[in-house]
Amino acid sequence: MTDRLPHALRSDARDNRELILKAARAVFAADGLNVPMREIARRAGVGPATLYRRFPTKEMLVTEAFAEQLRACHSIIDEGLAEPDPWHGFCLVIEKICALHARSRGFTAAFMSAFPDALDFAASREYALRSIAELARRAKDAGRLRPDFVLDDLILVLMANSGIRATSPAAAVAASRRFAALAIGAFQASPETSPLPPAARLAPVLLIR
Amino acid sequence: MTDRLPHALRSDARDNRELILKAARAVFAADGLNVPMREIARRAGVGPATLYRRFPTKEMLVTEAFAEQLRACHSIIDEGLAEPDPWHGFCLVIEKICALHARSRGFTAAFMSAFPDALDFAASREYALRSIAELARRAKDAGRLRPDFVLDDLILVLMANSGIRATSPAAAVAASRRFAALAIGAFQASPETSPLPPAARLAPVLLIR
DNA sequence: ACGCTAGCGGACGCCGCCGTCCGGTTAGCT
DNA sequence: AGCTAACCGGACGGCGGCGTCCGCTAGCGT
Repeated sequence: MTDRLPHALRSDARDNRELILKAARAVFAADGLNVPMREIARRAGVGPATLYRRFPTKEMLVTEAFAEQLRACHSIIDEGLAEPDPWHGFCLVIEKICALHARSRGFTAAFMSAFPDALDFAASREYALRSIAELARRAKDAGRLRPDFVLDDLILVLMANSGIRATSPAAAVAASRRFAALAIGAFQASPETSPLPPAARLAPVLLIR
Repeated sequence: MTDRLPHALRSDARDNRELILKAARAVFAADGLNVPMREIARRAGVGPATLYRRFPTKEMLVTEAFAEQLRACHSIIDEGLAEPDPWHGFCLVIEKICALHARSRGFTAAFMSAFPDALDFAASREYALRSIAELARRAKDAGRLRPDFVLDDLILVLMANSGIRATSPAAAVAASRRFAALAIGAFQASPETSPLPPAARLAPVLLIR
């Protein structure tokens, strides 16, 4: 990943860095991205200066914190692509990605955000979307995915999924699972589907305050 | 409505009150509820003190500002109930309510009782949900709505709809329209629907099932 | 063991929002 | 016209988040 080494960190610095990332992951998952930097420092048991020293901007922190989830995202998509039945693969991707996003609130925001320069995220999102487009094409060819599906519909579903809130994380995950099932039902090709209204372009939007 | 009159306002006070409500409606619709009170005062061309004098708490302002939309909401539901074909009425309600919510970002938050105790809103939401439950029951009996639909699914769709963000309001409305159409497709009874995962309880104040 | 320097965190100044007070203004009544 | 009370908005103190500086601590190389 970011293995540029101007010269390696000292041991305590590396420990603190991990503490910060751990705290950030927890709090971003629970409360989204709009948490004060100081709150993360507090939970990490670290002074504000240390946090700012390691991650001068919140964007960098977010990028690092969600690197793992981003990899999980790619795994899910690769799994879907590897599936012999493309429709099955497509469904799997939707289900798993919805679950992933439901589990951590901030991830969707990070994934959807047009960070001015989150090089990793932008590229990753691009790759993910491109892969899913390929999967969708195959599922359409197999006659299982409705022909008027467009990639923006997936973005739509992910955004919508991020709108789901519940009292407990468990309830949110459950709700998200049902939502994914409904979405899959809506995307399934069927003789009785009526035509859809035109799709709207959903350019990346800044969700981070 | 709130026609208690301790003793009527002076003309200039009444004018300012209207200016404030107008500004609040505009800014709440555009930016959601998380705008500084001062920003509303600024846009209304009024001092902060005047704003606080008329609406001591933001909740009061929100309630007043969205009273009209709340009435629109009821009209939509009554229209849906009046429709002879219950499935058609059900679709109409989903489409129109999604559009209404897409047009003003803050309304969904207010409707979902993001605020602790908005007495009017709670009662209104209760009525709305009860009515829609009745409509759903009829649509199920007509064999058009899938039998495993529950009221929480509607909440789910409304929450999801509120997650949709776009660069322009127009794009958001368009996206919301397409989303509503997809949701309707997902709710439609069909021989080939597969069973859904269990529903999750979403709203804390849902007294009816 | 010792020095050197990377690293630490408390403290600081800045800014924007909050809710309130008070001296000046103006609508409305006679 | 003139009085009075309702009303106005600028100004104020408080609070919390922001990003940075600096004197002290402790890891690491010899």
